[in-house]
Amino acid sequence: MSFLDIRHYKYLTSSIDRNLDFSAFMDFEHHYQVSENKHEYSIERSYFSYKESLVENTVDSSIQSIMDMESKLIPIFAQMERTGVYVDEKKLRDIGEDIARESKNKELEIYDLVGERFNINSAKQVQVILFEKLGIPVSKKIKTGYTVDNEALSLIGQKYEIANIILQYRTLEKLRSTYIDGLLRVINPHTKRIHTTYNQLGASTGRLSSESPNLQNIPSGSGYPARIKSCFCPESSEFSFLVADYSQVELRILASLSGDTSLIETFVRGEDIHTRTARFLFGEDATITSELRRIAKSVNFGVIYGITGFGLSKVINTSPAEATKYIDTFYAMYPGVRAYYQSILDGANKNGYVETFYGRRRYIPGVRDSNKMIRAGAEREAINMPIQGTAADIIKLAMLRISNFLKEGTYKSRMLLQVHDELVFEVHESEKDMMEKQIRSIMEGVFPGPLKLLVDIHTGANWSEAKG
DNA sequence: TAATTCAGCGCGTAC
DNA sequence: GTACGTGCTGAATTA
Repeated sequence: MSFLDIRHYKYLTSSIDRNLDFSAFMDFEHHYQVSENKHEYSIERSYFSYKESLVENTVDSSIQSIMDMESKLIPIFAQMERTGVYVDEKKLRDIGEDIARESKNKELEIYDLVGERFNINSAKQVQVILFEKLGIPVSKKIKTGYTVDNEALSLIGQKYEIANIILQYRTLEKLRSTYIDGLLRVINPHTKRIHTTYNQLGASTGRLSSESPNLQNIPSGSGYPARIKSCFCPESSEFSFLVADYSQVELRILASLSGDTSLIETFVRGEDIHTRTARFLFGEDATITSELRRIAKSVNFGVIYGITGFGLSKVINTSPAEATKYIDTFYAMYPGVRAYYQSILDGANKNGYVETFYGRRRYIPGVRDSNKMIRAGAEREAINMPIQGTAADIIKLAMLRISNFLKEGTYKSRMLLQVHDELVFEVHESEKDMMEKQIRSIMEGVFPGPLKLLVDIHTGANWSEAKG
């Protein structure tokens, strides 16, 4: 059985808007109105996709393997959606009550400090309270007045305690509304499991996206986030959770694709990459404190994301000039990366698209735009895609191979979730050790670059424990 | 006129 | 850089 989606062909070979469902796509691309009848609709969908696959000239042979992979992945994602993931509903409710209690206290504390009640969830009302009633100096202007976002409140919080409490309240409300109430709403009453929808065309880099609910942005960390993640668990005590994630996958891919000797050497020696960058930025003899390492880590990530000095300055809380200096130093210390990035931009200019190691393309029409701002934005998109997209290709290939492996053995263990560089499984106790070995071997074996990819695997009674 | 729906926006979570 | 979800707000639509 082979599965096809006509949109894959167009999205992988042109720059048309990815944000279209099948019906909108057919209207836009072929001026064809699909049937409202479900049965006819599915026939139309199959027919047009199959027809498209037969027209060889529409498909550049260089992206045939990506097309083939996406086709084979369709039933795998479908299976994962159908399987879903079990959630301990009672436990989640209990955590929700704890959060609600703490949140209520913060709320009352805020009213007390301000001397009146207002809706703290309303950015507009917070603006009025802080900047008009309390007369606190304003910062950045936005369409609706002055921003009260995290950055602004953190700054204000240095002088006015009220801002800190609003931040704490916001964090709690975010957890409660999105991750407690939001998840409780989507637990399937029949299966008691959460069944997300994976969007195979979700991101322009080739990444998956997940919606209804989005299981790819469940909070991580200690405290409430860990407690929330611990609600995701096997349904039966005969199973454990197994989490396998690629270690530093994007930086390792960057090392392989750029061939930068300094980056490769750092990884080969097993050195801490963020500390290494920190010494480049702050001097070989500097004592690398956790703060300096944190800055270096942000620089490393920023470079992968094609971030600007301005963007980086927000993350590490310095001036744009200082942040730009860090980025420049990074390129000076890893010259292979600079050359590699330049070759990406040259390719984008020449071809109008950039591509991953496996030939997945992203069209970048903006690189030839007359507007300088648009060109700069397009260049960041171009830089970002080959790294992030290659990582996406790698984990998709691994999923394909793991799925085939699981099918052949008629095992009880199942693949449940994908979170960009991480795969989550529920594994039967009798298969646990063997699964760990096989999954690692498959995942680490996908990418042939000069630098080996490493996979961390942990098991535990739930998602939180198995994160290691 | 009141209630409901919708779209845009600000914000925050993940990798 | 790439996503998605929630709540608020004001406008558009419906009853």
